[in-house]
Amino acid sequence: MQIKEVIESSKRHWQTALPHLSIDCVVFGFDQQKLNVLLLKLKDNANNWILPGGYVLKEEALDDAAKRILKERSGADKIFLNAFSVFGNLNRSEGYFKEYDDDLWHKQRFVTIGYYALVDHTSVTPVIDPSSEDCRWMPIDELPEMVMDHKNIIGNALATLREQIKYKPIGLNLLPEEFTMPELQRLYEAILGYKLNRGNFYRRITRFNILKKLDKERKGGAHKAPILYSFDEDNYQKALNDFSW
Amino acid sequence: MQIKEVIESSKRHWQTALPHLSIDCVVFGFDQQKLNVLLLKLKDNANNWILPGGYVLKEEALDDAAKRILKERSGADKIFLNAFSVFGNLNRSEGYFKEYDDDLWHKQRFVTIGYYALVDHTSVTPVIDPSSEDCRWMPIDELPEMVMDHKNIIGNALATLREQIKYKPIGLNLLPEEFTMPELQRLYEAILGYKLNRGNFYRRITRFNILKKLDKERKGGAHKAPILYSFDEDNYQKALNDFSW
DNA sequence: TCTTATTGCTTCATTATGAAGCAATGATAG
DNA sequence: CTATCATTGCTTCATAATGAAGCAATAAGA
Repeated sequence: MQIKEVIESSKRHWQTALPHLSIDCVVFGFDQQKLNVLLLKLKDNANNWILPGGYVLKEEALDDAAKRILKERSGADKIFLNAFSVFGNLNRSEGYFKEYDDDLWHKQRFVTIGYYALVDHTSVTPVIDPSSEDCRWMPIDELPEMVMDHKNIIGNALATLREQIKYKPIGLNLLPEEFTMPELQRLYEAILGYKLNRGNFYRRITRFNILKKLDKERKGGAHKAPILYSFDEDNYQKALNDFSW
Repeated sequence: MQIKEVIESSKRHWQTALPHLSIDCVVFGFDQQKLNVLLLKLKDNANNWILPGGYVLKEEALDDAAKRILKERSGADKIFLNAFSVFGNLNRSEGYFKEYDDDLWHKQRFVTIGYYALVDHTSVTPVIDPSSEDCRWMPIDELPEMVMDHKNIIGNALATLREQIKYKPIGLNLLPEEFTMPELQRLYEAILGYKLNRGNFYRRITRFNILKKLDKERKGGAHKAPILYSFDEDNYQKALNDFSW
């Protein structure tokens, strides 16, 4: 079974994009509970999910390509994007298009640039494009079956994020404008995959000096109202660039 | 002036390699004093130096390509290699081949994968291949004029190395089998670009537990003979993989 | 044999971290 | 309208890591 849309897009790609090079985006979002990634399911691809991805136009910078791809999928515009690795093994896509002719674009040997993106989960609306059947957030600890090495790419992105979080602040792009200390802690725990001591987290984050305490609280919860914070973006950037030994 | 060799190699590359994709290697070596990179000068390229680089064969994994390229240049075989970034801006090579026809391989738009390599300076003999005029070690703080964005690539590689060194051991690939504590410290200082306190360095490295103290000293120096060490490779690997918050 | 620079390793003060706890608070149940 | 409860803000205490400095040992050269 050869799907007409796939063949059509193949023709388009050969004319407009750099061959053998693709981009896959691991989009992280946080929903107060868990760390999620944005996944989609192609119409022709049984039960397997894929990362949002695409190709690099012949006259397009890599970062621009990644931004474009993400905007198409998520509608989101101002997104924190970072190329974290390259996946260049052979036969990455072997088997997935075996019913098609050899000159099918998607059947070529591809080197994929892995980007990860950090987005505020609440400001993204997953977009289901014509060739997709579904597009949604999936928690990183319950990933579905995925195509090719996409699960590995996610694992790699997560590992990168976990390294970052050790010595750099995180959250600016993952949390809404205003948030509470427990929310920030839950984000850290979701990324790291384990619980942190509350008092020590409070002390450490406070000393980082990246938070502005707002003069209001989040009322309506079941218990004591937590104080709202926002990031001090100047100090946040400074902390991103600092390092010490 | 169009150089025949360049045109010949262009034809070869179109047949054998993935178009639009190249690899550049930042090879770091340490010579007891300074951190160096391996650079070469092409015959046709005036006074500009370049990073050793090459192309990815159509049926070749990325890491294999990088290994092959490095082996050709340095003769070295067992080398620590790591892809650290991708450089995909437009017009990276603009101007360098402007006298050639547009179908010249080297004139295409290239996305470059940046690898950095750590080698024992003493075990590498720079190889001057037919298209090169020179190939040598250059100290990172006195780099010559370089082609395209190659200086930026080196800066990027160095930044990556400096991040690594903060929380992971380094030296296994940069130092000879046996070395002294002051030598290791000088390596750290060369990478970081500033001096470290001697006693604290000693204490920290010792606590890392990655060194085996050998039962001999380096005699012949001008002063007290320093003890020789080698790396405990098991613990070294463990330290590479560990992390904590 | 005395001087010198260097090395191995320790000491002391300061700071960061892990573990635990106390008082305040806001919603809810009685 | 008060008692209960989980949660929060923030602190305390013990322990570990770090920065700065110093002391004794030592190999080479004067």
